[in-house]
Amino acid sequence: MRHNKPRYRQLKDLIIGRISSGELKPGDRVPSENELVETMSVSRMTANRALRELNDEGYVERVAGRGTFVSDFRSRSHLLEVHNIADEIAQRGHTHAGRVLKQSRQRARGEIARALNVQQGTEVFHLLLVHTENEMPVQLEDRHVVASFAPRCIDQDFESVTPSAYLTGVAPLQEAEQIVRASMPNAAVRQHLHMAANEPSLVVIRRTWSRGRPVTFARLHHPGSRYELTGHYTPPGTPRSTSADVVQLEALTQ
Amino acid sequence: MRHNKPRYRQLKDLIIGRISSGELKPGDRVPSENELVETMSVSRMTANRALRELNDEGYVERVAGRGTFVSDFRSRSHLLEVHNIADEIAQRGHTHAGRVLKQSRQRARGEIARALNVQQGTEVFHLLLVHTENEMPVQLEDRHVVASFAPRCIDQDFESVTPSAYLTGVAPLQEAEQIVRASMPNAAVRQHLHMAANEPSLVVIRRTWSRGRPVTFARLHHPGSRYELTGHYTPPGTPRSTSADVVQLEALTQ
DNA sequence: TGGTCTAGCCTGTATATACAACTTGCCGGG
DNA sequence: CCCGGCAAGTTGTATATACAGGCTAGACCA
Repeated sequence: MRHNKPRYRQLKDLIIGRISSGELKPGDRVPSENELVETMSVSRMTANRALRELNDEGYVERVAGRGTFVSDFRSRSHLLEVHNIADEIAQRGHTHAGRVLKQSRQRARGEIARALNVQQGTEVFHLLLVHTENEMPVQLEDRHVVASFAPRCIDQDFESVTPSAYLTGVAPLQEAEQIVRASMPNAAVRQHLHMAANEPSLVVIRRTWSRGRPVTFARLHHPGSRYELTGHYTPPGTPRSTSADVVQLEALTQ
Repeated sequence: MRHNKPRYRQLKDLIIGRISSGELKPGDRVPSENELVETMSVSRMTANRALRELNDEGYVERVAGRGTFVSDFRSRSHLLEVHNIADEIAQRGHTHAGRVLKQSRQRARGEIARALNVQQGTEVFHLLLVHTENEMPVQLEDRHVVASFAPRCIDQDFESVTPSAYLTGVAPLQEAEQIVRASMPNAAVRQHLHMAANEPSLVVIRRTWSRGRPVTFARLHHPGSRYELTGHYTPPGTPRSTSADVVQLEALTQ
């Protein structure tokens, strides 16, 4: 008799399911180890393993003495390496602003329908906005969102809450795909981003999934001279180098 | 008496230490749970937790019935999101070739010394090579390596083994930093990569650390029209979408 | 009323024990 | 000589138990 899945795995899947379905929202309390012992008929060590691994994977946060709580999407998104530009700018101590150029309801056609894996003609929202850092444009966000995931998208004020932040609130991210390219911008992009004549743009194309289906498809254009992607990786449990070593390089001019 | 660290943590650090120091090499057998029980005076569950977490973190691989073995650097580097261009090309079923343009011994100056965090005048190797995919150049690799980490670097044949693969063999990666930019290439870069007049390049600047010290500093130039970075993330334990969904986007023309 | 302190819950860790399933090598029977 | 099968070692999982330490609400005392 094969056990399809070990019990700690079943517990994890159960809780991930409740989070994905929206039954458990960020900040909500997850059943404690002892509650799982009683309701699920497992030993405490098994419940502990399930919750501990969910913690390691970023789904929940645990506080000794208080309990286990569903993670804020904010803190989970770093796992997805999907950064919210507003946070990124704020972290540098600069001021972010977003200006909405377009916010309309459309029917998906051609490449948009294919990218979002929906039927031609399915309702989607189209957003176009410019993000500025200290008044200087740094990103042109051209985004399509499947309407059924975010019915209120058309009323939303995206100048105060970025689309990225809004979306992580309404649809828990489960999967992300990202493509990075260097290309010459067309005239419209160049103008929106105040780019010089011969300046290339760094384009990030991103799709995210929730509940197994694509939610949004975004093209993020950045001026090559004012924006770069940075990543730093340390394996868990390794003493990391001093931050001075890291910062140093950022001043290099290439 | 405060326990500085829990025992499973001490075990993990002990084994990570043996791997970092080179005492345990890829493929070597790590002490089994029962051996750790006897030599380290811990219970089997504690040894199990240590080895299981090392497995989750990619340090070792475990096979029921056989034992626990140090991971190949190859399989660990995906954790670092550091890709070897030769593998990347091979995975697409194309043929890779590398041509060495320069392979010399130098003394580190200015920005190179700063990036590698060494004294001015420290001995480094300078490598310059072009990587081609099906005879078409796709990457110009401009790399500096701290000589003390790779004394034989000057004799190495980098047309058969890429510098990246060679380095992961001699110095276990512990940390990586990456910056991605779009910029206009200078004449030399443009010529080496057979780029069109107005074509931007995608530049990846990468530093890696081993044993707490920077090992190498590389600038990787790619033609914007023939190269892009892709990333796909699925949280552990989530059923991932069909690969068809993923591949689809790669054909988009933007 | 206000401050203190404890009981009760929570997570974090550690141990001893048990059984299942997998792998390998060895031994013995054909 | 070959092959089957068993024994020993390994990982994977599950349980019961124990103690330490963090947190909070409510009881209790001044």
